[in-house]
Amino acid sequence: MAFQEYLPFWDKLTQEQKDRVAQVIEFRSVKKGVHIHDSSAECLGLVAVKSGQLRAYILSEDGREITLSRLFEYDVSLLSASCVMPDIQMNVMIQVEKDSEFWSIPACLFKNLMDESLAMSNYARNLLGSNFSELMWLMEQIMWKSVDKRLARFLLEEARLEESSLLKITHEQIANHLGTAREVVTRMLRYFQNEGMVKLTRGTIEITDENKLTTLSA
Amino acid sequence: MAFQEYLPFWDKLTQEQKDRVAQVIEFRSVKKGVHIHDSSAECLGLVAVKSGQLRAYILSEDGREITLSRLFEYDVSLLSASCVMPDIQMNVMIQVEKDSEFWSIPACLFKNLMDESLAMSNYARNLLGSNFSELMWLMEQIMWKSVDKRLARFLLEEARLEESSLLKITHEQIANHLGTAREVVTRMLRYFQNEGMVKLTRGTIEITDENKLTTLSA
DNA sequence: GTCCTTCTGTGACTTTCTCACAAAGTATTG
DNA sequence: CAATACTTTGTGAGAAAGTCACAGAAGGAC
Repeated sequence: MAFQEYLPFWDKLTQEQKDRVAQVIEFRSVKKGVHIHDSSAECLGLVAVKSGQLRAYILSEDGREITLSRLFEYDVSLLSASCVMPDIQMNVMIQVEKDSEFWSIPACLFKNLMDESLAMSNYARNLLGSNFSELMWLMEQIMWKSVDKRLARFLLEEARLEESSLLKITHEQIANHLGTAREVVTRMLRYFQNEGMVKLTRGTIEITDENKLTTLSA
Repeated sequence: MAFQEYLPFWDKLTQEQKDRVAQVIEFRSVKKGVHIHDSSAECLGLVAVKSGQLRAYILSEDGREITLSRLFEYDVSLLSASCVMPDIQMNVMIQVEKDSEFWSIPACLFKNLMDESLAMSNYARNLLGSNFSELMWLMEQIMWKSVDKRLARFLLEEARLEESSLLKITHEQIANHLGTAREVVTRMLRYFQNEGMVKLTRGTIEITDENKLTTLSA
């Protein structure tokens, strides 16, 4: 699949615009675990995922994390395009969760193009809108949901993604997704296990009672 | 001032488009304290403030609030345009903090126009981007800053807005801005007072040591 | 004044976070 | 294989923040 397939506005661009995109678009193939720092210097801009799995997150000064969104095959995101956002400089980071291939269009070029092309501007607007909605949803989760509910939901979601009830993930990784402390995750998982909802071993969590977990997560 | 002054893309619209906007744009004059529920039925869409002060916030099921952003003269916002956002329906509410006058363009029309006009689409994109940045900033505050720092910052900001170190505001209102509990605000203000940073009376807070408060807020 | 409402104060308890450190499991290395 | 290093998990103690229940204080209405 070529990158054009990932950019629905492609057909609406002029030849000259297509050339410009083709010239700067960058294809990257990155191994699991790599952290791509979205410094203002090397701003990823628009990211379109060809394969694999990425994670956008923010980092506090003292090293705590929270996942903003996760990107899968065919996903396109502007989260890493802080340049597109006015004023405030956000430090959104991208981590590669599974070996991934993706394209990126530097924010500066992307911005220029958007100012010219209606199709592209509309596309970007929708993308931004959807990123915005997701952030809002996350905000509501953080504000109004207790951590045990969020943890239960995360486990279920993770099982859905992996298509397996046996999750290979550490407590620390979960804590970083949820923006909480590792100890909190450990204690809650221990409680979940006592209640028969999961079975824990080092580095894995097996969901043994999906229904009970679902009930708890509501 | 007419509404055209608030919409920088106005000159770029066709006469037909201008007519459509003029036909549906709504001017409202609302007294302090009114809550405008942004139900999907009566969606405000784009809001442009002519005078006064508004507040966008979200509400939890059990009645807790947190302020997402505050709107002043000349501010334009898409926060209340949940229709513009795909998928998820957010319940952003708007409260009138001071007697206000504003225009609103229903989201549905606005959306149609954006799909046609590059200038408008770009404008909306920038607006969304800026709303996004602000939300991100708030998120970081909530996640990584302790409540006492956020409270101190809020008091200073409020004093700046009111151009006075004597604030007329209740603990409950502050709690609703910050998304915390009233008791927490009360206890912290009490501590601030013991430290000589503020002087409290029923319904008012006087900032007596701005520097100390600034230091604390950092 | 008395009544009523709103606002503030406080104690007791729960949840979540922080810090410090121990123990168990896995990998590495000679 | 044994010794060592590192990662992951477990746990106690205490702080920060949120919840619940209720009391008292301040101010307006009559």
